[in-house]
Amino acid sequence: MSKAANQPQYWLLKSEPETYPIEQFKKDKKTLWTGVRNFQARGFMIGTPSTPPKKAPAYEPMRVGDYFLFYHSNAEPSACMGIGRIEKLNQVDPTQFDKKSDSFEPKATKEKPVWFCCECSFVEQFSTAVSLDMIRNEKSLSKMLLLARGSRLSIQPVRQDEFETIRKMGRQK
DNA sequence: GCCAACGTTGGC
DNA sequence: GCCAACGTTGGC
Repeated sequence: MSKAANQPQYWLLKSEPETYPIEQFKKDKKTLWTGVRNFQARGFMIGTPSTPPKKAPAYEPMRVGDYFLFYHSNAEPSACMGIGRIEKLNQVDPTQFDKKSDSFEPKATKEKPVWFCCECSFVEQFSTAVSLDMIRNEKSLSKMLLLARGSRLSIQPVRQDEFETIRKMGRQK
């Protein structure tokens, strides 16, 4: 609880390359991280802990200035592709109003949106994609949530040392 | 508030 | 495409 409020925290955000690849993120420079439909992940992006329907572990929400690993899931291979930065919290996710979107939410109204997201900016793309295998083979990363069995959360907190280790691996040629 | 049924995620 | 693990829903 003594953590300095201005010190960035670190995250891992999953995106499927078929839906939103890092190349697109690089082009866009900024994007809304839309389509997340999980209460714990929503809580992270709203920026204040919200109460999930079931008991969930205590967590620190995102803050502006936090950094994240951009992870390609369902990819060949699945891998950390680069880094982004959290720019805005608690943004209304527009895809919930789009009937044609997979993320459409019939219960949502403009007055009472259900889903929120964050705005992120592109920071860098790694010269080397840091694959799941590489992560598994690095002992100091063995505690990562990503490696926990059945870990499906699409937004996960990452320790600073884990973030820095993966960044170093990604910058290697 | 329990829990079975159902839907989704994501590695393989 | 399979399927284990997990999250959400809804009946009671």
